[in-house]
Amino acid sequence: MEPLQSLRGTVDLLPAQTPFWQRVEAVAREQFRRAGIAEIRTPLLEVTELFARGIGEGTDVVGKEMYTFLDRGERSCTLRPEGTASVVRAAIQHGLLSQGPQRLWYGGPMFRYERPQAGRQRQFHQIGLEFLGFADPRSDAEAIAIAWDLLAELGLGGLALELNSLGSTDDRLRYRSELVAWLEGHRQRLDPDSQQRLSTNPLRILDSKNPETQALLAGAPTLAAALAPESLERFEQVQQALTRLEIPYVINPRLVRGLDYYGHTAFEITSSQLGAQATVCGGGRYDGLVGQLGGPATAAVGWALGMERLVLLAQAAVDPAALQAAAPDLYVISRGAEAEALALPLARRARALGLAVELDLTAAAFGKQFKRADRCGARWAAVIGEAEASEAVVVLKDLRDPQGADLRLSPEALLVRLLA
RNA sequence: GCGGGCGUCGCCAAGAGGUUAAGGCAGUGGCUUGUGGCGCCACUAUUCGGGGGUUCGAGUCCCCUCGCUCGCCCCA
Repeated sequence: MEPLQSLRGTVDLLPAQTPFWQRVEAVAREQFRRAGIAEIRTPLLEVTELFARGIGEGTDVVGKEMYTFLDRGERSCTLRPEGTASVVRAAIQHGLLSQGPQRLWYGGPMFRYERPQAGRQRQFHQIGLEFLGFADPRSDAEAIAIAWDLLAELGLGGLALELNSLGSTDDRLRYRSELVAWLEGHRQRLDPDSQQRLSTNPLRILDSKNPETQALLAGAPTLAAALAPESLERFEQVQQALTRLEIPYVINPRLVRGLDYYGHTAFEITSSQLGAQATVCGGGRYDGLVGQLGGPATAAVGWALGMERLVLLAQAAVDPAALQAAAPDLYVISRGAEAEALALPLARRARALGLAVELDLTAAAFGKQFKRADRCGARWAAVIGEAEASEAVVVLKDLRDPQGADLRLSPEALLVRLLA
């Protein structure tokens, strides 16, 4: 029979990797706790319409990357490709917004049918933050600061914050027609992808990687010039707040988000160490989304971090020795029926007292069991053989001190000693 | 969806048309059924991702296919 394999673009995280994930998750949780941000957990599966309406029909994510299928009740369902739409849906559905502004975070798997690549999987994981009901420019800065500090706490270097303003909906519509009109006049100089996007998502042409397209864009009308004075003023305030927070940033006038719901502030945090998929964190303001999904008009800002990319960086930055699964305190060696019968409850009692205990279940020769005790890095070995079993005692051996004398103790005395 | 690279044991890895496919790590058993970290011995790929072809002969050459990987696209 052919061995079964995990689906393309999905990966198993083996015991050697999970400590890095746990570290990243622990740091994130702590940052959120300090900032008074509550966790929300939403289903992985949603009605397809949520994403079609929330993210935008014209986006690549919705157009060609979703895992969509009909369930047994003929409903069109989709494995979530991102988290924001679900969080907003849940907030509306449960009336969270009528209880005042919400600071929420979420984490978990997302699904996008794409060609796997460094830092990109079909099932990937994000940690995200959503501030619902916050319009002040300081909320943009605070959201960014939380992401920035989280990354700093992980000890990651080589990060850069890029910032832009997409302006209001009106600004964008106005700019969009200006840009399209201008580009139509130079259509033949555009790369094929960009020609395509001229009709589907023209703003995305701005961050095309094609050098000739970029050269052409140097003469094109800019988004910044199309912003209304109020939009510019708002962008200025966000920048001032970041400056006060001493968070370095660079303005990238070509930075555009791929999801339709973003407006005004858009940002990315990128790493120079990640290859082509350099964005570790991306986000921005989405004041229109809640209303678009049927909720009350609500200002909002948020971001998402890519866990795979973060872990890639964390693995390079964190000392693996510090993350090794803790070695057991006690390794229990036993041989012979009576001894084995004593060893089993001894291990459990020690665990109940908070000790990390590994019980050797092999019934192998003492030499083998000792070898394993040593290998696993345990501090102590408890040895029960036939002689000990008949006297109901246990030999306690300090594995770090080969010369030290072994102690013969009752199980109770042994536990007391280990806890001392 | 489109390009490039790669595919030999659980992991790393020799092998460049010619008898039985090195080695290291890990694993298992033994030397040693009562004491470990060292050492020694043994075992662990009828087979080189899969299929077809060329050849007297293929892991080594060709074709197809699958998988992995990097990039484009897209995004976190």
